[in-house]
Amino acid sequence: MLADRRLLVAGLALYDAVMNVIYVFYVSRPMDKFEVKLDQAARAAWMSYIGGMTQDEIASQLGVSRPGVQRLLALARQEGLVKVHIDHPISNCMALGSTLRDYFGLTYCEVVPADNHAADSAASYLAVAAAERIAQLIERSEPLTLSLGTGRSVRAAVEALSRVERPQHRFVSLVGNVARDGSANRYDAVMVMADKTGGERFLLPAPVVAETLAEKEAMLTQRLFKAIADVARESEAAFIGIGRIDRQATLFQDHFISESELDELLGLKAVGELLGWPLNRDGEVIDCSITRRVTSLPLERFGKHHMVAIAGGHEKAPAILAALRGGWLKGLVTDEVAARQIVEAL
Amino acid sequence: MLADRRLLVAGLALYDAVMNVIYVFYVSRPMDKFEVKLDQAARAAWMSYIGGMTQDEIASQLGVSRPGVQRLLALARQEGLVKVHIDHPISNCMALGSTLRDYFGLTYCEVVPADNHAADSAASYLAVAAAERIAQLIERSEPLTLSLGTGRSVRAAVEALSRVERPQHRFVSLVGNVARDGSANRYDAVMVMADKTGGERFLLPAPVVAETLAEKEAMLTQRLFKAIADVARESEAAFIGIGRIDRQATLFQDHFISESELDELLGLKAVGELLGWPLNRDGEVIDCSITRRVTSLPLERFGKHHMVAIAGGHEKAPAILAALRGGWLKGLVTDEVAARQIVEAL
DNA sequence: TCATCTATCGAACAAATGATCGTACGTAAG
DNA sequence: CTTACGTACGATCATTTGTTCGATAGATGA
Repeated sequence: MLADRRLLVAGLALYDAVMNVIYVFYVSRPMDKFEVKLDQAARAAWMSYIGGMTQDEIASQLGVSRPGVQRLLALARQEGLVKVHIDHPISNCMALGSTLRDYFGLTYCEVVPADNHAADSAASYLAVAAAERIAQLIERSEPLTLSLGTGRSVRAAVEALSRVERPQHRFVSLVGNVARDGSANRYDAVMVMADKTGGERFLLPAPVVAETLAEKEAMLTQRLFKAIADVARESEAAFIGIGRIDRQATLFQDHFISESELDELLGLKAVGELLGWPLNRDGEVIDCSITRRVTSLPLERFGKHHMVAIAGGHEKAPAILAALRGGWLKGLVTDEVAARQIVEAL
Repeated sequence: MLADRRLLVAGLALYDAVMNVIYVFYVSRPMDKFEVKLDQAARAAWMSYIGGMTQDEIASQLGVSRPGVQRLLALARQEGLVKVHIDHPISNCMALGSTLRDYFGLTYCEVVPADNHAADSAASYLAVAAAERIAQLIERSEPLTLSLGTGRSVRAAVEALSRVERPQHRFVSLVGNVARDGSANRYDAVMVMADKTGGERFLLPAPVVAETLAEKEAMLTQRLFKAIADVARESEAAFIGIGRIDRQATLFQDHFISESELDELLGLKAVGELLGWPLNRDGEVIDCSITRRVTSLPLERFGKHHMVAIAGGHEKAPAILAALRGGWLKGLVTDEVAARQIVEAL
């Protein structure tokens, strides 16, 4: 034990002069070569990352060339000697976001931190985050055509936007804003948006789900309807909500579909809805009597568009997952709760 | 004179209260802006350090300019959001550390690598290492009482800590923070600590060394002083510096003792100082006219505490050795230079 | 309400980092 | 002993990062 220590101290004394005789070490104990390197690497990493020294300083300190330090640092990283941790709640969100982005091939995915205590504040985060994204688009002065879906999230996002004078932009709704009873939704997201920017507004004068097939046909052939659909087709990006399919579904609560229709969808294993198109858990549009009467633009149309969904919350997770699986989305703004649930389900 | 001091103490208490109010005010509302910034900073840091993105990519992602990202990253580092850990036992330091630990029966001893040329960067290593240790303690949510000494090392360690909301903790200074001339040290380590955590602060309203024995007696019997001393006694751990006794001694440089007093200590073979208590080379507290006027809590009191010293550097080695020999310490964070010198002196 | 002041932002520049390539040295086979 | 191969090193260049300075917008106070 004591001899051991003596040896160690002697070794330490030697260490400073070691640079030029390293190979002596490794001739006598070849296995130590890599060890010594790793040791050096750790030292270099320490100086660089914690000490904040430049590679030149480290080089002169360690007695190697600057590229040598470069290689040591690369080695240290490659060997996983350097552990970086971001000490902030956002860190989790970022990790979740990039997982989702990579897995589903999204252009971007933003995950906002969810407050477990106050569910409403989480919704507000979502809105602000989405609003920022939208703001980036409408900020520019060249004319822009933007599509908007329905739903509380989209509404909230649009409301979180600040006023900017952009009369050259056009905003078009992808979903009919007429309820069964014929009443129009005065405060559609498109309305708010156009009010805030002074841009043009295009509303789909139709119910989400027509009463009959014939009614739908009549809608689709209307000149006005076609004109608006054309505008929608020109839009560069679309911000839409994702709906659940259950008793609390917006589609049902707002009387766009009847109770029996809801039951029919549930029977067909619908878990979510995009612009009124019901999706099964794999994200495929369910073909049924209801689907055939949906007046929204077909999802396939949006392949080339930048379709961004805004949705969050525990209960929405299955619906979001379905939409992702279907590959309909290019972007997603969600919250930590939903993101975590989705990642765990993968 | 005495009245003067009273006034001062009262003033200090008031000052403290005011600072607390200001702090709370600052935290509750206008901090929102700062919070958002930190969020952004954390995002940027994540993308940069974990995501491996370039600053240009991050800039376009976050919608700010590249220099903006630069500032965010700087903020993240400054606020301690970015924790870098080198996951490799650097053999030298490990060896030195375990030697010291075994020899002096310490609970732990951490030796950070130091470079002989740039002494200031060594101080930074020390700070980070010590900060990690402190962080482990304050991390927990049960109320904690922590003592802090003075000195640059302790200050730096506390500053290297990241912000954590821990209003339930209490921080108390073991050394008076009033200089001879009556001026109070506004940025005591305890202050910084409390600012970072939102915890309670307890400052010893006294000079380290009283002018006269009578003055010391007056201090010790003050209600406020006794109250704070009681809190200190309840603390579970103490992080303190180790002072040298020579022309460069902090105690002398900061006018806590006069030149003649310094000479007296040198004549009595003092080599170091712990909380103001001078030690000879065997670590025994030197009994002299000065010692009798020291207002800090007696070292014997800390027998059961977890007393950890933070000190490094060539010149501090004799003082550290003395403190170790005296058996006052349970833990030590030092640097390679000092550790090697101590090991060689054994 | 206006003037001034300060904090913030982005353009441009300087420094540092990461990557590529040619060279030289050591090793092993012919 | 020579030659061919592989490895590691360091000069050089492109890219990325950090800093400085002037401009701008919002805040503050008269």
